[in-house]
Amino acid sequence: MRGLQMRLEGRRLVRAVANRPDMRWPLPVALVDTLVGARVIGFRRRAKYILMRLDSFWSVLIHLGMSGRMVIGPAGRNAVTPHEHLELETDDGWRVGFVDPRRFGSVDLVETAHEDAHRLLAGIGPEPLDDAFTVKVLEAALAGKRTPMKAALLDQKVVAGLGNIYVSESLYLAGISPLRLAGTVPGLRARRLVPAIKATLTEAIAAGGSTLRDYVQPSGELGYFQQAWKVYGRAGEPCPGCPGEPTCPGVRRIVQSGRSTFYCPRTQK
DNA sequence: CAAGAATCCTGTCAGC
DNA sequence: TGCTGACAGGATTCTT
Repeated sequence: MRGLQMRLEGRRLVRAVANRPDMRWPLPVALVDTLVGARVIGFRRRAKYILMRLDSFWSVLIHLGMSGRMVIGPAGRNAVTPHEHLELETDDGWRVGFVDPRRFGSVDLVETAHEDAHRLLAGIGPEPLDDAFTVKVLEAALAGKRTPMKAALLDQKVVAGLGNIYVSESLYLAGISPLRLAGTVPGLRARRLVPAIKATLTEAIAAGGSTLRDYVQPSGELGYFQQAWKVYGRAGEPCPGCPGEPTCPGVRRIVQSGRSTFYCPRTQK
């Protein structure tokens, strides 16, 4: 969102082209007409959605799905991939493309005054970096739940914006087993989990932000935060919390509701 | 009602 | 080199 913001905020859109309407949900018929001629007046993020506000009382709601990315470059160049489903061009000569090979992403229009009433945003849980996301709030959301913690944190109604990677990372940092039933977490563990989630996301955003600051590479390489992963994708490696610990079994990979989970069986209970 | 499975789609990578 | 199958950062919808 910040990458888009610095290129688009304050600019007028002089061109918009929808190359493929069949995303996760069909692009709204009025999308191109709404975009062309509009000025971008601001950005907001909610959960994993980007909201781009126009001066016409409309906001553009963007979700990147699993494979989506925004590419930014000088205007006049052709699409860099056949998967650039939406193209925008600014009045100061920049071009922004929405690239999404798997097309799990989506773009929709919503009235700015009623953004949070959009069906995709209604019912989503608290923003993890808000002060309103407290131990008390998390405990209330987990109370009585019989799902494993992995599934509970992936549930956007419990807390907004955690994906598969950050769930593993947050649980590792908090010393909580991904297998533990959510209803048993309130108490000591919830008190550790809230700061663990905040720290994980803050660090990831800082790492991502550092490459977005000079973005432009249309390759869209994201390589940044991977360096900082403690357990995700590290099956078999000794986990960072157990240096020299002879009983450390190393990071283990399991599958929970069809998704990979990585954790340390020794430190996460 | 809640929880797990199936589903959408394409690219990449390991193994043969 | 080329083929096949497994798997991938998400989230809704269907089934149990």
